[in-house]
Amino acid sequence: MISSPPKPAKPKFATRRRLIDATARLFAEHGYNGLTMRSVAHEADANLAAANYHFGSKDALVLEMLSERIQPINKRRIALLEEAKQRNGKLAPSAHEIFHSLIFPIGEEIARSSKSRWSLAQLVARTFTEPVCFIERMHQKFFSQIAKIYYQELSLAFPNAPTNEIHWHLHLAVSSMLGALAQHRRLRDFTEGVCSEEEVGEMINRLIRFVTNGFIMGINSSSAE
Amino acid sequence: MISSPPKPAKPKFATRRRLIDATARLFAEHGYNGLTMRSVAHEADANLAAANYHFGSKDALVLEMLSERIQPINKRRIALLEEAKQRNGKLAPSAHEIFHSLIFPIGEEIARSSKSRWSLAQLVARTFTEPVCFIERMHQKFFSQIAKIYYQELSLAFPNAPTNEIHWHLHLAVSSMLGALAQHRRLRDFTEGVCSEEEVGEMINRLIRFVTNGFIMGINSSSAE
DNA sequence: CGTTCATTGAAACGCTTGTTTGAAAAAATA
DNA sequence: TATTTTTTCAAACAAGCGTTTCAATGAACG
Repeated sequence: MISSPPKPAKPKFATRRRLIDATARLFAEHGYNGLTMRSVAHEADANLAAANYHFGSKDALVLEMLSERIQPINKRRIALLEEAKQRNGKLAPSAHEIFHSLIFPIGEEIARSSKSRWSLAQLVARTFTEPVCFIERMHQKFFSQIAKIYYQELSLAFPNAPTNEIHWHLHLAVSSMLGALAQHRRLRDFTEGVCSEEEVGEMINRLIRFVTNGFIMGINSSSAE
Repeated sequence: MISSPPKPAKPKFATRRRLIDATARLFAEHGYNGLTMRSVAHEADANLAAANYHFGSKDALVLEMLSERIQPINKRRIALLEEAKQRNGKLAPSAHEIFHSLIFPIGEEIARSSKSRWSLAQLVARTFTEPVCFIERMHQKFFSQIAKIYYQELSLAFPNAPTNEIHWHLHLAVSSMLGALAQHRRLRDFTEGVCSEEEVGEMINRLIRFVTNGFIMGINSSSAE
């Protein structure tokens, strides 16, 4: 034997990390109920008991994964929003700048995660559509604060618009964003091959413009009455 | 004993019907994987074996339910579209009329199903986000034809717009519609009670205007270049 | 080297899942 | 009423689930 030959598939990353990454992929593809501890263990090249050893339970594993994926996006959102505010001096950011700060960070993360590119888009969208109740709780924890911030920012940008109209249109804009993220993988089929889903930036930019237009036109026609 | 007293909870409808309705409610609330044959049987006041007897399998039961719920909506869509075309004579229907015919029938069905009002909205949206592959197949069967028709209609309404732009914006509009349907039950929480989800018509009308505005503005700015 | 601690591994634990069975009941048909 | 067909029912089936157990293994340290 020559000096302990390297094991054929020696894991480069810690088991914990591989488990989280495997969980992210499988959750995005199959949802919470479709994700099994056995499939996670297999995908991560780990033992079945490893996930319970490192995280305690399936719920805790998924929560840890979601927290790790979502928190950076939210931080980036706030950063971009602050950037826009400082760039404009005392002027409130425009609707386009506001929705850019909301949606663009998702595109950045999608582009960063080179492996199975659109997995993250599905993952983000799935956190909103999963029927499992503990995910709803986590979801509220992560997003209710963000929602409040964006409502306030839009109120400053449209000082003449009625309160409930801003709420309604922000709700529609966020829903559209999530729907588009969830449906994006169907773009090619839906358009019979005319449009392809390869370019992350193009899709994100189109989405930003779409919800910005829907928001502005809706708000303007409501405050014109 | 006095002339056979009526059984306390004597089923008024056939078991088959009760099973389908129970399936619809539970599928909307818990998704495909969260729906169990036992929960269906319990909700429908039927025996566990009844569903397999009447439908053969869980998959067949869910497919039957989806077909029954979705087909009427699609027929109504085509009817409304034809109505708009005849009303306009030789002129192509406007974007608003087109998206009205696409979205309004959902509102009609939601209003019709008085019990658990928003269940149908969730159900429609869930057929698009469920990760189970056989649902995707059914989905394609039901919607690819409709998608083609709407693409053609929008091409007539915007003859100067590039092909791929119409595809892109129709995709965004449909995605927004689905996202809004899926997220609607969160409206109250999301807006901290400012907006409530009681009025079906208001939500549907807002949604139609939102996607119409997003579509028109996006198409116009793309063909202006 | 010997000891301690963290991690892995294979097997098993209850439990729930979709589905099947065969007899009982009900309904339909003659 | 007698016979056939359809429908219900309780019980069981194998398979898959999350989780636990405990011995084997690895790494870290004195």
